[in-house]
Amino acid sequence: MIRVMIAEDQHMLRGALSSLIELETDMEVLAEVSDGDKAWEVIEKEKPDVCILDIEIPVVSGLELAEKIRATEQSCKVLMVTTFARPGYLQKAIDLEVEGYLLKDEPIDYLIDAIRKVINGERVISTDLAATLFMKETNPMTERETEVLRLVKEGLTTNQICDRLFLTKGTVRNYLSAVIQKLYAESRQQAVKIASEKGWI
Amino acid sequence: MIRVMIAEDQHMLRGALSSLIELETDMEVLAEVSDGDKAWEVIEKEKPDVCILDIEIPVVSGLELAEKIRATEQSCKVLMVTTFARPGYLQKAIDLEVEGYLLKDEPIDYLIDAIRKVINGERVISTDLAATLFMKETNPMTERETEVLRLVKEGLTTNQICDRLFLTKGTVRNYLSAVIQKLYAESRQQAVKIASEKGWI
DNA sequence: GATTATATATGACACGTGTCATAGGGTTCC
DNA sequence: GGAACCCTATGACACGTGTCATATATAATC
Repeated sequence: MIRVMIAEDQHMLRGALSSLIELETDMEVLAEVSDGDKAWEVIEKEKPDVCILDIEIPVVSGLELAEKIRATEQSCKVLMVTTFARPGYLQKAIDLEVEGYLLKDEPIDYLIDAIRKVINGERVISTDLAATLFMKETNPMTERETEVLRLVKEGLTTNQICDRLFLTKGTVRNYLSAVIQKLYAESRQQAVKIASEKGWI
Repeated sequence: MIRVMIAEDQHMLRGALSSLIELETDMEVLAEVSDGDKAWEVIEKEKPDVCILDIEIPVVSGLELAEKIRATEQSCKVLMVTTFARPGYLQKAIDLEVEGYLLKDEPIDYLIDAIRKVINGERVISTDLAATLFMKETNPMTERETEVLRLVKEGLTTNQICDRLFLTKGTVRNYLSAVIQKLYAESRQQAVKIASEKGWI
């Protein structure tokens, strides 16, 4: 019997997945939770064989949870599930060496199948995503530029950034000017968006 | 037998809902589609009793589809389903007099139940949403201000807006200044966000 | 008829933003 | 010793943005 835990914040999907997995004769759903904190409790107490983790769950995200699972050497296999094909998420998941990474745009049969595969020690990834791994671009920004853009993402203004990094106003603006050009953006906001999607900040 | 159509672009959820509805003895799923165009074809040909429409589906949105259904006096009941509790969406759905409006954050049982209720001529709305209807705020912007903000949302700059509306630069900026204050925003972008969520633009 | 709200406009001020030219330090590597 | 990068900085220019004071005309309302 494969013991599964589901961490997904959208109630309707969570319930539906749970019901359908229960219908499989070789699987059972140990618990279904709506946030990362509760998920962690279940993982520690119940030691599920497979965790299905949505990336965008409250309190502790699926990626942070996967990191924690790896750090504490839990035996459970991790299957990430998400709506968006963000290269950033995918990259982090791969760095964490999770067993599977699926899009919610796949049929459920694919998920059920994936559960059995990861139990067998196989790796699973949505076909759409496999392609993006080959087309992976490298971050054209320097370290400092990346750092500055990260602060813009946090909502800081030019002045707040130069206070934080002990730089002058002009330097910060120069960095951002360079970033905007390197990313073919038209404004800092757009640059943040582009870099986020690529997983660079 | 209640004949149901499901229009939902997220494959996993669509399939799951479909399977679970099929398990009910008094319901059958006529078709499950991923966009508004296909949904319309099914509605015209198959005349389902109930349409479950996600608001955010490609090509033709769930709201546009509901409008079309009303305009052509199709007999089918409409159940809107969405992720977000945007008052704007809700307001439009109510204006269209749809039979039900549920959040994906509800359990599936609630959805199944809702299908039976709308068939019986009842109205269904998520409890969370019913509350927001009472707290509905009125748009503090004048017509002209709303119009200008709508153009900002489309991505136009001040200059493009004054060309479009045959106004001077100063006037447009005055309007936006007023809008920003009325909505307690800190920039035009934030004003767009606030007004969108309230359903004013 | 006076008041109030709206649509429109102008001019001015302060700031934020993006770009450019330029320049002095520091690594790293051929 | 250069060449090629990176980090840092300055000063200047052009534009965009938000605010304010002020003004006129029109329409609605009391």
